[in-house]
Amino acid sequence: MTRGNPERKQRANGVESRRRILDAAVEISGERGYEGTSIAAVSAKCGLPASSIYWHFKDKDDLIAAVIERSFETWLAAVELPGDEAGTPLERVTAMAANVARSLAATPEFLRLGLMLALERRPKEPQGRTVFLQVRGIAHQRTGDMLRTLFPELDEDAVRTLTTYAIAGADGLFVHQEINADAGDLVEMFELHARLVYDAAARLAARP
Amino acid sequence: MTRGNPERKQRANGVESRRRILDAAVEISGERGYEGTSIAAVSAKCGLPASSIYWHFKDKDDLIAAVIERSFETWLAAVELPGDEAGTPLERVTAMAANVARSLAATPEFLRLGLMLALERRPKEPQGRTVFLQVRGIAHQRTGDMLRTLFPELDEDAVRTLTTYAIAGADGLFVHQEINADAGDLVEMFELHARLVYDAAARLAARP
Amino acid sequence: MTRGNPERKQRANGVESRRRILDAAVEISGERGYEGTSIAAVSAKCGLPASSIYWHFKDKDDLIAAVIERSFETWLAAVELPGDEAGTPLERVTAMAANVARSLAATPEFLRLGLMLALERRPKEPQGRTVFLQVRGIAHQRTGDMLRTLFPELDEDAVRTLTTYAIAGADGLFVHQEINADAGDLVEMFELHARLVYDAAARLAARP
Amino acid sequence: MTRGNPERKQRANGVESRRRILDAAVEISGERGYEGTSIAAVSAKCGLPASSIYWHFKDKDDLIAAVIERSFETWLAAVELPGDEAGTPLERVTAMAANVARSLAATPEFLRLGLMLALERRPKEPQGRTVFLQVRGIAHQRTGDMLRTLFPELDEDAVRTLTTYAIAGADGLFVHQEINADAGDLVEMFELHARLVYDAAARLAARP
DNA sequence: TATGAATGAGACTTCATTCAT
DNA sequence: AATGAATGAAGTCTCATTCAT
Repeated sequence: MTRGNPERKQRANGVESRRRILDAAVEISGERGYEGTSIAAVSAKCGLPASSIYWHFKDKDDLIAAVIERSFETWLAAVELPGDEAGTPLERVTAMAANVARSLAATPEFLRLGLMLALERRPKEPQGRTVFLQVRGIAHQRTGDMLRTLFPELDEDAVRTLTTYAIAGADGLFVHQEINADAGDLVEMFELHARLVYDAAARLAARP
Repeated sequence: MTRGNPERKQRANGVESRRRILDAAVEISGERGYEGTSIAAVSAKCGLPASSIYWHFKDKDDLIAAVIERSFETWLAAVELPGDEAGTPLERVTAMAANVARSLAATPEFLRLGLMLALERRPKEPQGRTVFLQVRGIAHQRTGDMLRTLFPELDEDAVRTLTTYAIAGADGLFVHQEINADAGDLVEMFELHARLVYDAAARLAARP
Repeated sequence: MTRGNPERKQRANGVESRRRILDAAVEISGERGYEGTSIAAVSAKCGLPASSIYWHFKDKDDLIAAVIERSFETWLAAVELPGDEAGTPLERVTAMAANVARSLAATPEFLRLGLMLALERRPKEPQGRTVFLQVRGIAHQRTGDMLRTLFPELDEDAVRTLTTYAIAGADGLFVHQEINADAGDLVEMFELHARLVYDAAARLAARP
Repeated sequence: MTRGNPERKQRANGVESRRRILDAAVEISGERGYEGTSIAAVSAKCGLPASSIYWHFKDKDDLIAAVIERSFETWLAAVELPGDEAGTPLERVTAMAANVARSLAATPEFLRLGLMLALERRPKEPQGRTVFLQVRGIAHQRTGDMLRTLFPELDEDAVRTLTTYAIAGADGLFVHQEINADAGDLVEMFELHARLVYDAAARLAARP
């Protein structure tokens, strides 16, 4: 019988280790931000020695960037559950907003860390911040596309303004919920937000 | 004027030193957050040795709390410039929003640091976070009062929802401007926000 | 009416301040030893600023030396309560031992700090250590004198040995009581010790 | 022999490093006590950087506790050299006392540091103190056992008293020798002590 | 007779990272 | 695919002490 060492740790599995490290890092950096995330803390939480983290990631900056990337994917997977595509345009928009709200409540780490990175002004900008801003750019793009599809009459200036407003509102409502742990329903607030933006767009589209 | 010895130690002046320390700390912590603010950096920026900082503040936590307090006062002073009290209610509300936007653009450190503190989840909550949330509570209160004055028909639930939405929008727009250094006019966006909230309130007040 | 400042602090009184400082320093240094006694801690306990301590004492070393001196006097005052001089020689010796035991239990700071200082080997010997050893030399001397008086036949070698043994026993029993807060009666142990030393001396005196 | 690069970093050897750290720490803490032992001093004496000390020991408290443990073992090894088991009971007891005296003279660090720790009253009791008191409890136990074996007639009260007295005397004599570097023979004093305790026990055993 | 303010040195500890195995 | 051991730099904070008032 092959004995190996009796304490677990079966044949080393790189993918699994990487996952464990990221799991730990997502949790910690989502709570403490960039500087607050120490390699030692990640090591302690995932059970792998610090040097192993450096086998999987070039440095702390690289790790945080990977965290942003992976937590974005996790969050995206939560958002893009199909959702019913039926109903009036307003209903569809509202349903989508509710979907985003639910996903943010379920996996807040992505946006929490992202906003912390975004607010900081560090001499050497962390990769993770760049990644976050890119990813956020996609959300911007999609929101803009949706507005253009729903209200083709809107000029580009109006689209840009409304898009910015839409995303800013989402960020702000997210922050509110993070601050007031007991906050009312995030979903309801997102729905209200969607309605207000929709109305504003409709009005602007009717009368430039 | 008696200058005394040119190398340091001019007749000790606690108030002035405290101010220098806070000036440096506001700037640094507004850019780097709690963990990113090192006493050594503050010391370097204000010219006083680290040990002197500890004469004026019990510890780093105490310093950051003082930073929040003072930067709030600075910001408040910028907001509360009288502002024209004339015009329709909507005009007055819009003017106030513009005022807030201008003050946030002029002295963003308060809200930048405050939001970073608010987003973090540190095992031992920093005093500064508590202070920020208190101060923020005041803004909430005042916004609610304004809504109640303008639309006495609104029930408390509606007031609460609209207040939350109003402040969340402000936070979100602020974040947007912080992220896009080149962002369009913060004032315009705040005015738009004010209008949308006003309209929503008006509609809710008309038909519960 | 002379008002002065309303908060106490009547006309500064040097003697009283010095006493407060020493009171605090005796307590702290009796618990923490030389290095463990910080000027800041003494300042906090006595309520006077650190700089005031330096007005009364040249430096920390000087303060600790003064502590030893004063706590010795305090202790001596407790020991030298007359005590009944009647009875057999053994009874008188035993009574004196009991007296010492009682005083050590009542004001242990002197010997506690003294022993800590005595055990340390610091590059620059603290004044306080020197003072303690001197004072201790007196106890040695007196104990020797008492033995010589009681047993004139003892040669100097025997006196020296018995004296050393007597004092070492006292030190050891004191340490025992300090370690076992709940220890039995220190007085009883001192009486036993006195008896054993007395017997030993008697035997040695009878048969060199 | 492959020597590799002459500047540091020869194939890492944890056990050896740990030993070097402890060697340095035993020496320093045996001379200066808990507070007097600075990590920087240990680092300088053992040649490893301070941060390396923290690889091997959680913190200073942990290091001092390890010092007590290891110096106890060192001392025990010195005591337990067999020693001639022949002769009368008194001779055997005396021989053992001499053995203890010799080992204390040879490796005094254990008891020196231990007594310093024992005398201090620190708000948060150092682990090392706890360890010392435990280890000391063993000595107490063994001494008691020996008395019970030699004088089965002694009641438990008498055993307890004599044991305490025996150990207190040993502590006191040790302190005496530490204070008077030039002190006479520690061995002789321990032998005398052993004899006196033996006699006292014999007398108590004969007539309760 | 004090004391508010300051200060350089040094305390303990954690940091991100490296490297030989 | 890892990891035990190490390390210099930097972290927060306390130290004993000074000095102008």
